[in-house]
Amino acid sequence: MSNMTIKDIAEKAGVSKSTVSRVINNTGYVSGQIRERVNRIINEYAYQPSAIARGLSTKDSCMIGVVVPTASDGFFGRILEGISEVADKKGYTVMFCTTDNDPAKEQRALATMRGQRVRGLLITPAAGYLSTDGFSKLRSALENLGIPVVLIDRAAKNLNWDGVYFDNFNGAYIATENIVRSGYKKIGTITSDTSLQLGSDRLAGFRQALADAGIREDERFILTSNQPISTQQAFRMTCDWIRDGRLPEAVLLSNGAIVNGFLKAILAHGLSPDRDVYTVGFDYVQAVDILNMRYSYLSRDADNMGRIAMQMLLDHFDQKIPSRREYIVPAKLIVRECGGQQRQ
Amino acid sequence: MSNMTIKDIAEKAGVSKSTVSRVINNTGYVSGQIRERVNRIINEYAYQPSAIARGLSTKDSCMIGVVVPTASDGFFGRILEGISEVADKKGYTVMFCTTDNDPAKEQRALATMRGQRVRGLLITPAAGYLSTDGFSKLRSALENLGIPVVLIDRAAKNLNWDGVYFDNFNGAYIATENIVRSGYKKIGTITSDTSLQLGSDRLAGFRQALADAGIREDERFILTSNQPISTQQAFRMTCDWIRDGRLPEAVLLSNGAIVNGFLKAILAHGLSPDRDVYTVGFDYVQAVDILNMRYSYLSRDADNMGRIAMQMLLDHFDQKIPSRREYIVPAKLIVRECGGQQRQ
DNA sequence: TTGAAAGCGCTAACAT
DNA sequence: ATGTTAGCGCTTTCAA
Repeated sequence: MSNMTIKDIAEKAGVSKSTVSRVINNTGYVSGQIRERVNRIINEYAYQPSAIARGLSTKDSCMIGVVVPTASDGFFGRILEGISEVADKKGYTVMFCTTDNDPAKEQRALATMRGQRVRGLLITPAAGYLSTDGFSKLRSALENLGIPVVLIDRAAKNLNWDGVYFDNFNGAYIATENIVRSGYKKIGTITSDTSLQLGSDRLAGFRQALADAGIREDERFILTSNQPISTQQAFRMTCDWIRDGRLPEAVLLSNGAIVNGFLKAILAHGLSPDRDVYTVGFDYVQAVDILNMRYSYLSRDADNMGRIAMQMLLDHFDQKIPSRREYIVPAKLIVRECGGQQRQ
Repeated sequence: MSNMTIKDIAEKAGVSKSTVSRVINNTGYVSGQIRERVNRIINEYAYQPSAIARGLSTKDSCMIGVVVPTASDGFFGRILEGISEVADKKGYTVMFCTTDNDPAKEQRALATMRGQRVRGLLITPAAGYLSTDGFSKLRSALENLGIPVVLIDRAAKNLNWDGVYFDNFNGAYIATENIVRSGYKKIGTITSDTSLQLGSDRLAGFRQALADAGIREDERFILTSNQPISTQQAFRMTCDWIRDGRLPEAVLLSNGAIVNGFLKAILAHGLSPDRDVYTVGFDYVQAVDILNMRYSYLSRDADNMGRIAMQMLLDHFDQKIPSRREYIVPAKLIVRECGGQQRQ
């Protein structure tokens, strides 16, 4: 038989459904003898209780929802990995949806999650919410869920839910500080997504560090966009810097794609990524290992962010105290000297 | 009220549950007037039917299961992305589990999927199944599911399910052929995971192409492992080649990690990735763009593999004919000349 | 220690 | 065109 029910098992074992239910869930009293008999039947027929029926009955789906912009991006993939790891361990199964950074798809994803009666939600909001009113739709959709929500990576103003974020401001700050202390004066940056909290924080951290060091900003060294900046665009921007003869002595680059474009331009002009410029960026990129070059970076341990987020959700399930916590993953600068050891 | 039920809506609208059900599902007859009234109530209370209850009743969960080794790997992330895309579009929601290439975790994942009564399963088997008997456990677990299954990327002998695979043999073959035609004689390879079908196919394709070209194999140029080869290991292997003065004129590298290690070694020895060796590999790696180097590669369009796999599942749902199809994604070699255009 | 019965929120005959 | 009823496969009182 393809899918046995609890009733089938009960009959084969000559007991009632309740009894079978008890042995399955290890609840209530049931004699050792019967327990054994039932278990034998269960194994014999490889019976697997329907989580759906159980969910309907207990009003607990034991599912959690994960809504992220994309899975193909390494960062979110690793977050998903971390979430999945602790969810599995705790007996929750994860429902997965992708938004493509599209608010409309996000709304649909949330409706799906609501329909599935997930017990909690982990979400990285679709981009572009800093000012628009699409943002208030997210807020009310989240509120309508009526379940614990943990935001991941992208904070949105006035969104009063738990969250785990990277400390972007301080990350940019200590990175810039490191540059300053290394003795550089002509310091530049290419920072993208300034329309996201994440982006504006990075830019702000950079500026604050310069200010605190008493270094006057040179606007020609500060390239920003409120949109994502592609590798290709970063390449061009850097080429312009070089062509105009004003490549900064050191740069802070706000993500891996930008680092790649920057390095491409450096190499294309026959410059040395070790001697001609000091590169500091957000996120590790494979190329620096291959080039065996000097590179300092802020590593956003994504797996761990996922694990922490899931853990926060679990905490919510346990103590039903409605809390409002933010976990800010502390920024740590990893300094990779020229010829430094390989990141495994 | 947090979660309304169909009964609540029915009462507010002054109709029966059946009627509400009819308007929700757009089935059967219902007068325009009543339909409108019900819809008003539904919207007013933002009622979202329970997919769980519906699933129980219709015996269709509208869920599909995805079981992959990891999400943090870019390849599987993109596969997941592709799956997710068409699943969303067709109204299926995806349950996600990770196996970490561990057969035990895989078994647990399958049990979970069975419990959730997913309608179909997309799976990349945990590694190491070519010979072991853990393999037969997979087979029976899959059979016990009693639902359509589509294998992704990793074929396993005697596993009689639909599948979408990359044409690894021909990929390696045409890649090697390309090398031969380019006039190289001393041709080497670093091939990992030969214990997987995927790995042994790549090695076989390489050998066949050499044989067909009448080039005798030089075993010193052929480095293989039945395990994954890390970037670090590939680096060492290449260093050994160089140190011993027998770096091949051209190489076929079986994945991105190996390419990275190889390039690192080339650069570390002051060699030119353009002039001193012709590199051909499986998968694109970012570094070749940065280095703006000559590189030919077999691109395994992962998003598309995911989409195709999901589509095969859907086909199964429609025509309940138990078929057995294999979709072999044709291999295509992308030749990237030195200074070639950037892959966007 | 076990069983009977009601109910979870929906759908789907079957009546009307 | 709409309502009634009987499940779907479980859990959980409540009795026995």
